[in-house]
Formats: sequence, C-alpha cells, structure tokens
Amino acid sequence: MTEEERRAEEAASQHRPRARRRTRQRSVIQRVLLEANRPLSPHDILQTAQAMAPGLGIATVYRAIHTMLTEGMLVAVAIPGEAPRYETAGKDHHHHFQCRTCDDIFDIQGCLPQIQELAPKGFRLEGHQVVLYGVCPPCTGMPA
Amino acid sequence: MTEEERRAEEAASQHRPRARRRTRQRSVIQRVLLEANRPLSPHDILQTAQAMAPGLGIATVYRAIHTMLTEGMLVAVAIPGEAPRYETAGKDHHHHFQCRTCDDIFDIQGCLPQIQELAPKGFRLEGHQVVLYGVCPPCTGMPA
DNA sequence: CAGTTAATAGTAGTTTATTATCAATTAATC
DNA sequence: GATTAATTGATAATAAACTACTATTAACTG
Repeated sequence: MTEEERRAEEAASQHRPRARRRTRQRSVIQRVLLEANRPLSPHDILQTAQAMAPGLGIATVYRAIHTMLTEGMLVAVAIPGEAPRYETAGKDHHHHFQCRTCDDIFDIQGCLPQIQELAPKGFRLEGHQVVLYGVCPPCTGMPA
Repeated sequence: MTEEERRAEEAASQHRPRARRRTRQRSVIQRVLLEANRPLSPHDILQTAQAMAPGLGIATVYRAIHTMLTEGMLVAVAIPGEAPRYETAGKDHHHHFQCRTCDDIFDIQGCLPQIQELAPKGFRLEGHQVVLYGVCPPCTGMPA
C-alpha cells in the first residue's frame, strides 16, 4: 500500500485523519522553489536544498513535489525533450526560455493573442505553449 | 561493435564501403512517413507499416529512423512531455498541434514574427517552438 | 516528556523508451 | 543460381526517471 492509498483509506475510515507534519526537509524544498522563481527539476531541487538540509534524499524531493502538486502549490512545466520541471503555482500566464548552454529554464513574460489564429479550421483550440531557445545572460558572459 | 561503428571503420579502411540495401521494410517505413504528413512516433510507424510489411519488428523501425535521420531525410519533433516523433525533413518553418483526445500531432502552418520580441533583454534568442493544444477534427466528431 | 506515527534516507524495484545481440533471412553481385 | 554480407525479427540489455520498501528518525499530541 502506498502512502497515498493509506491516507485515502484513513480518510474514509472512522479515524481522525492524521495531520501533515511540517518537516525541515519539506520547508527547505518549498523555500528553494519559491526563491528560484523559475522551473526546477527534481535534481535541481535536490542540489540546492541539500545546502540547507544535509543528507536530503531524492525520494524526499519526489514525495514533496507530489504533495505540493496535489495541494495546488506547484505546477509541472513540460519542456520538449526534457523531464518535467516544477514551479510555484499562481503566476500569470507566461512562457519559457531554455538556455542551450546550461539547459536551465527561465520564465518569460508576455504572450501573443494572435497565437489563437494559428489553429486551422476544424481544430478546437484549448491552450498553447511557447518555448524560446537560445543562450541565457550568465552563459553569454553577462553578469547575472 | 555497433553497426554504425563498423560502417565508419570500413569507410576509413581500404575496402570499398558496402552498399546500403533497399529493403521492403525500409521502403514501407519511408512511405508511411511521407504519406502521414505529420510527426509519427516509432510506435505509430510500426502500427501503420505492419499492414504493408507483415512481421515488421520495432527494432527495424528504430534502425530505419536512425538511418533516415543521419541521411537528413527525417527530423525529430519534440513535444512537451512526449517521446520524440519524426517527420520528413525539408518542410517550411511550422509548428504543431497536439490533440488532447488522441494525442496525435498535426502540422500547423504559419508563425508569428513578433515572437522574437518575447525574449527579455540579455537573452540571445536562437529559435522557438509553439505547440497548440486542443481537439482535432476527427476527435470533435467532424469528418476527417 | 513520553507515546504515536508521519516522514525520512538509502536503496531496491519498476516503467518506458531505446539499443545491442545474434541466428536467420534476403538483397545485391557474381 | 550461388555467394556475400547487409538487414531483419525476436528478445535481452540498457538508460533515465520515478516509486516502493523498510528500518530509523523526529514531528506532533496529550
């Protein structure tokens, strides 16, 4: 039985659901994601969070991501050819830039309303995604 | 030693490189890709090609894709959260539409020059990709 | 502070996509 | 038609990302 199944089973039973604990690890992971202000991979999160939570394991990162996703605190960001990244939810509609040198993803503001008109007749358009590719400021040699 | 390595070794040796054979399987795979006129996954290719080449194996599909990629006849199409698809090379700049019902990818014509302006200062823009999401004509109940 | 049990670290296992291996087949050449 | 070796089909092996498992740790609760 997975953690989630056990939780669901308890919720359906007579027992009072156990509280979700505020652990050091989860706090650190949350903070890393809030401060990054751009989508991070599980590995990114692990690397950064380990500085503030020594010994942090990758499994804990994945568990925290899963929890924060179901709580609506995070959203997944899918980039072509890449494993999903995660960023804090609640941002305005925006798109992403991937640096071809460091592979990092950055948020970019703005959008193009005319993008709606690209859908051919007969296709029901429900959403879209734009990804820009190039080199980010740090990788072009510019100061961060 | 892989097939590719052996080929490279022979090319560097005194021996005349052996000819690439035109097999029934490869012809069928090529034809499927040409007629689809949209990006296909290896699995898509296998399904369609097996009708014209009974017994066709998935390994042959992957081998043909690899060969056609290195020959410049195919290009890979990466869609967020999806394994790569492949479509015939040489098309004009275009983007893609993914149907949320059948997951198929369709080519869409046109682009937006203003997309260049979305890149923030300090980011060197080299390329972009647009993916539209929605429901394709067949899946909305319209005739193909 | 003691008891309860959610959460963790470490790691084995799983999943999905792709590649390697190899005996058998078959396209190209003689 | 016989010969040669490129190609194939079946399947084992691999790779990467993620999940399950288990003993241990440490939040919460009274």
